[in-house]
Amino acid sequence: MLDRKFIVENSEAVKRNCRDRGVAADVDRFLALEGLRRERQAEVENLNRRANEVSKSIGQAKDATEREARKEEGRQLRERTGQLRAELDALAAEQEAIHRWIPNMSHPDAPRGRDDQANREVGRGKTPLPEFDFEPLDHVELAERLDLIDFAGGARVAGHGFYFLKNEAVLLELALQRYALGLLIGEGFTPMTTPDLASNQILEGTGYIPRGPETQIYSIENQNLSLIATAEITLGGLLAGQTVDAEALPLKLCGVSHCFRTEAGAHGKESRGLFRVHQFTKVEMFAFTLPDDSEAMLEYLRELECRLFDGLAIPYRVVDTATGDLGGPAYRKYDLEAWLPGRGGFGEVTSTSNCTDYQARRLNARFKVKGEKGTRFVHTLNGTAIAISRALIAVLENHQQADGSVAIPEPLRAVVGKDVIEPRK
RNA sequence: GGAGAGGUGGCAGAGUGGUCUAAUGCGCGGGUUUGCUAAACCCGUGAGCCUGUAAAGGGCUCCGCAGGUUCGAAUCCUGUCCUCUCCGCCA
Repeated sequence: MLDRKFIVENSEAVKRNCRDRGVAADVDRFLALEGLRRERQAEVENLNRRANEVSKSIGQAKDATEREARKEEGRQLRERTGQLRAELDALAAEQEAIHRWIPNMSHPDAPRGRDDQANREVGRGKTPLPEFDFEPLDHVELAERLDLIDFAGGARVAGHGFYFLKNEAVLLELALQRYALGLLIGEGFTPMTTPDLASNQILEGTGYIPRGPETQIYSIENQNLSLIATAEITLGGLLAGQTVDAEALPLKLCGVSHCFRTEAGAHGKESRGLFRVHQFTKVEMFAFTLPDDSEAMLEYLRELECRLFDGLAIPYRVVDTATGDLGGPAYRKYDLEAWLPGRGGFGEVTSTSNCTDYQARRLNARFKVKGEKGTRFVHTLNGTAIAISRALIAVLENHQQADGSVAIPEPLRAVVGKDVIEPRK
C-alpha cells in the first residue's frame, strides 16, 4: 500500500500512475473518504475522551444517587460512540478497499506502457545466441528422447501442468539449486528453506490474493493457509509485524521452496512442457533494506541474476518492465529473458523487483534508527535466482548437440556427475 | 490428536474490575562525581494515529489476535492463534 498522506498530497501523480499501470482505482473517492473518515474519527475520539472522564468520576462519586446518574451519562456516551464507531468502520473499510487497489508508484525511468510490448531491452548476456547446424528440438522433445521428464505420468497423478523429473533432470534440479546457493552464500546471503504454505494474511501482505476467481493461489480447504507461489511470500513474511534495528539492514536472504500456481486463465498460451506449470522449485533472493539503499540493491540483484545465467552459458536479454506489466507492489522490475531455441524466441526466466515500502506497509515491517523517535518502513526486494523448471528448459535447449545429447554447463557437472546427457540405448 | 500451563514494554517479571497514567529490575540514553575506565548516584527511556505549535502541548488506541459483559477490562466470559510440559501417533 501507499502511504495515505502521500496519496492525499500527491493525488494527481497517483492518478497518473494508476493510468500508466492500467489500474482503475477510484482515487477521488479515496480522497473524499479520507476527509470523512478523519472527521468521524475526531468525533469518536472526542466522545471517548468524555466517556473516559465520566467513568473515572464514578469511582470517586460521593453517593449512590450521583453514581447512578453518572452511570447513565456514561451509558449514553458509549452508545453514541458505538454508532459513530460503526460509521467510521464502514468508511474505513470502503477506503481500505480502494487503498489496496492503488498500485505502487513507478520508477521515473520505467518505460510507460500498457503491457510487455512496451518493455525496454536494457542489456544482453555474455553468451551469444547459439547457431545450430541442425534443427534444434524443444525441451519437450529433448526430454522425451533423453527420458528426463514424465509429463503423462504427472498428468495422470495430478493433472495437466504437473510432471515427474527423471534421471539426470533430477540431478540437474539439485545441481541448479546448489549452484545458485553457492554463489549467493558467497555474496553474503543467508540460505533458508521456507514453508511451502503460508497464512493468508502473509499472502495478502506481500500482495498476493488468495481465493477469488482470478487467483493464482491454491488454498487449503478449511484452513487459513495457502500454498505459496514463491518464497518471496514467506521470506517477506519473516519480518511481518517486526521492527528491526537499522544496523541489521540490509538483510539478504535466499530461500529454497516449492512454488504452486493455478495459472487460472493461462491455458493454451505457452502451456506446452515446463514453461507454465503448477509446481516448480525455486531459489529466491530477498532483501530488506533501508529506503535509500533499495535502488542500488535492485541493480545488485539484477547483476547476480546475470552472473548466474552467464555462468550457465545461456544467452539472454534483460528488460526494464513497462508500467502496465509491473503488477501491484513493484516500483521497478527487471526480467531476464533467456533465448529458447525450441521456440526461437526469448522467454522470461527470472524477475527482480524493488517493492520499496509497498509490501512493508501491508506487512507492517519496520526499522528503527537508534536515538531517533519512531520507526519507518523497510524496503523489500525480491529476485529469482533460479526457477528450476524454466532454467531447465534453457539449459536443455541451448546446450543440445547434433547427436541428440545435451552438454551439461560446467558449474553443474560436479553434482550431476557427468558432462553430457547421452541418449539412452 | 488428547490433557494441563502460559502469552504483559528491548529483555526478565509484577499486576485477578476503578489514581494501571502498567510496579520493580536489567538494558539503553543523558547528567553529576572522577587522572582514565569502572562503580555509585540523579534524570530520562514503547509504538501507531488524530489534532496542533515558533518550540511545545493535548487527545485516542494498543497487555498474542478477534468478539462479548460493564459507566469502566491487562484483570471477568467466548472463540481463535501461538509457546511450553506430559501422553498418543509418526518420518
